[in-house]
Amino acid sequence: MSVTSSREMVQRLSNYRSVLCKLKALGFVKVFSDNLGDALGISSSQVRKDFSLFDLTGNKKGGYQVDDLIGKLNVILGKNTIQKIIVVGCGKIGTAMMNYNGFSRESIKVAAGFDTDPTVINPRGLIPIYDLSDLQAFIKKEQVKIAIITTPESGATRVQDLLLESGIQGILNFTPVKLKGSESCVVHNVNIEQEIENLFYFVNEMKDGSPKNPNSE
Amino acid sequence: MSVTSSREMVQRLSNYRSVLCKLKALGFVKVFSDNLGDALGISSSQVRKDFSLFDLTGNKKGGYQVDDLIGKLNVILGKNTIQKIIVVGCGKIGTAMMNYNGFSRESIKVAAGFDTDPTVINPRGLIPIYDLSDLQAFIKKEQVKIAIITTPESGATRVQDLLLESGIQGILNFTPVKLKGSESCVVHNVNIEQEIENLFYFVNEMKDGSPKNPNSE
DNA sequence: GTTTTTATGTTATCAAAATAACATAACCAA
DNA sequence: TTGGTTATGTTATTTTGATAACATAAAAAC
Repeated sequence: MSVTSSREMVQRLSNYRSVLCKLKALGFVKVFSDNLGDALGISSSQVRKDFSLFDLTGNKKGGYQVDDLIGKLNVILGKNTIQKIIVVGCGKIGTAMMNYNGFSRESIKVAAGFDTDPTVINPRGLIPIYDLSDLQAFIKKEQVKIAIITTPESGATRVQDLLLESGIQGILNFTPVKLKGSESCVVHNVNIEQEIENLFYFVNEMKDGSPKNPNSE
Repeated sequence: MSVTSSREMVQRLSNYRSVLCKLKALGFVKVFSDNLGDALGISSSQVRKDFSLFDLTGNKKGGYQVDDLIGKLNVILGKNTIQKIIVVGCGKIGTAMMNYNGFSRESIKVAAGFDTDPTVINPRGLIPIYDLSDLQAFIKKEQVKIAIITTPESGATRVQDLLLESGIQGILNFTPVKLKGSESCVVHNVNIEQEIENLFYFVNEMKDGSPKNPNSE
């Protein structure tokens, strides 16, 4: 069961699930590794290999049962329980995260926001916003495991320290500071400036004549 | 000159530049591949290999000149000119992107926003917001190359079609729809729900006893 | 009931990316 | 000037991940 899985692998699992849900909505009952490979732009071997690693079995001729796959993927990805998160830093991006519509459908719930600015603090809001000094107590009381950091750059490392002390196990970091993960905490850095920079590089490279296309994720 | 460079490679180039700028601020004049490797959590061989591919040369003993490296990386990454972008979809996340402070420092400028909702359209704003019907004319007139998509899920593919028709060459997509790149247009998908899902997977995996840590980007 | 077809599950092969190893040139010390 | 040291730049090795190949079992056809 305990599979050593890379980031890319888990992303593929998410993608499989996403495609399967769409197929289910279309009335599909079974699906073949060929179909899924085409949908994700990968080989059917890869699909079968991924599935076999996670004991997602099919039928020697009839392919895979859509419903069955979705169910098993839900368990693997933890989608059968509400995934509670907090947002630290309630500026523009932080607020957008707190009110992001896409979360509810994926059973992700923002339990609270945190900030240092007294004017944005509002413990009685639909999603309460507390002072940063309440962060650690909240995490421990509510047993929060995942946090989004959307503070200004200057606050990022301090907030990470606070989060690690309180036992947070996963961080999604939207600040341009590259935070390092550890044994006890996984970190995903989303650096928006860098994404743009990266795109400009490839655009300029195209212009130079060598339209070498990178994988789009 | 025409190097076939992967996404990861360009990200490393960005990271080198970022660290080098910080070192420069600290007064560093020269730097060794060892230092940079440590800072990015990679081997020094990797650093030297990356540099050699882009003709970033050092001195057989004295390491690399910080100023020189930054200058050359700026050219490679196109940071010596203003990088003009547009934002399509001016909801919460889109608005946050338009007003994102981090862009100016990286010489990225949001030229305009676009939306279908008449109540948010404001062609006289500091950053003008136009109706979606003006999108294609604007791109052609202003020769915009890069766009950020922050529409609701339902609008994503339609907007992509519009963008491709007008000759956009790079897209940063924040909708949960996985957009596909092409020969003429590079796409980077940032799927927030999926990032959270991914983190929960690793957190749950840790709990199961195998704290296999993935690379944090 | 036998044969043929087809898609899985696994093994083998291939490709790419990262690390390690090393030969070389610059610097320093005596 | 000579010998030792050190960090680069390139080549070799290793590791990792993806694809391809194939043997197997189930369904369909006859």
